[in-house]
Amino acid sequence: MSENKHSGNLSPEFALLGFLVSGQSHGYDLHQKFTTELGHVWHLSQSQAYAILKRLETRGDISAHIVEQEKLPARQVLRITAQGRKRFFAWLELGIGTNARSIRLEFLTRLFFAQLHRSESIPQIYKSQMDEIESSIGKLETLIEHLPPEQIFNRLSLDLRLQQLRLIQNWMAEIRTQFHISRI
Amino acid sequence: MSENKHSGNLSPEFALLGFLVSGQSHGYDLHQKFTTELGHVWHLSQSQAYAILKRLETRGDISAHIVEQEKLPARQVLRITAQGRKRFFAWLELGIGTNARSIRLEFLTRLFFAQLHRSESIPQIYKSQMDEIESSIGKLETLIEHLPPEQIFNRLSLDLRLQQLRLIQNWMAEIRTQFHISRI
DNA sequence: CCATATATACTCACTCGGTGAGTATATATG
DNA sequence: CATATATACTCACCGAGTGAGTATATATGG
Repeated sequence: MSENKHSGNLSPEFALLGFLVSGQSHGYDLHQKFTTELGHVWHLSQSQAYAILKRLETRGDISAHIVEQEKLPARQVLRITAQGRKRFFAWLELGIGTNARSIRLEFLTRLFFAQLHRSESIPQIYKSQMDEIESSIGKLETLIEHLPPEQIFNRLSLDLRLQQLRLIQNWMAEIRTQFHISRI
Repeated sequence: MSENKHSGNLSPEFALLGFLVSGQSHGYDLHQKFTTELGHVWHLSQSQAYAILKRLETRGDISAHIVEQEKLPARQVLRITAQGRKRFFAWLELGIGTNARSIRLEFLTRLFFAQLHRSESIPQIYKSQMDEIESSIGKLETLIEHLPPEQIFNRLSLDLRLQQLRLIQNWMAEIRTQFHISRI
């Protein structure tokens, strides 16, 4: 009905996990990587990055061990666990957002990591996202149809969301050609 | 740079305040009104509504007093204070979001309450929103221009945002004709 | 006529999102 | 020699959001 829902698939979390798939790292470095590679896709403050990493650790998706350094402050070196790896690849192929914003954010992030770690599954990821968008469009259309005509503001909101989804469809079609994704 | 920022102008708060401008009410009723009138613009759970109202009270934007009822549980009847009224009308004319989502949400909400409480200021509200969008488009365009070409994912994200802003421009032009808003 | 659903009215405990400032040290720059 | 910048992380705080619980009254259906 709305967008303010928690999806449970917030992906700055998975993005951090995704960087750790490439090998061990630490908070500062992960935040740097994130910002340069995806800084215009998501925003992630440093303290928020550390907060997410702490959560991932308590959940058992990553493990930490302290490495003392001669001169600079000690690092907490982080490694992804088997469980974390499993969760990450599950998200990569299943995690789908429903609204305009999360499609842009999550889809791009998934595409980024798919290219890095599993380029063979790009067509699959692309297709399931596209299917999801089409089904959302369908749902919105019927919702709008059945909306009482006096609800002008609700209607305006839904209208714009519908138009945004169609825009995203075209934007994704563009991506298909850019990434040479074959139809499946 | 990103959208995840706190704007400080979160408007479910101001929407609740806006309903109280019409006269005193209580949590349950406000949530009902909100849901039927703006339920497809924003989503607001009942508990969240109460949480916001509590905050508004501690801030001094509304005042509460308990009214016992014969049979049903007691109500906390809420009234907007002079300060709250001031804050609300300031938001109505100044509160402007910068990204696609907040434009849709906040602009529609402002339009809704402007129609209810201050229809004469609609052209002003419309114009400042439109100006804001145009300036955002300008900023995005230069950002994209100066983005190093290897940053494909950042570029894709910014491209989509730009297209979304242009879409919103058209959607707003539609609204102008629907609401007979004169150019100023 | 009794069970169940729905409406009224609100509370609580919890997790997550997000910021801003602070701490401490090392190296580079003018 | 002072200052800025990079490294590396912590902390306190507030706001967003949910889900379930509490308590009572009326309407509805078999």
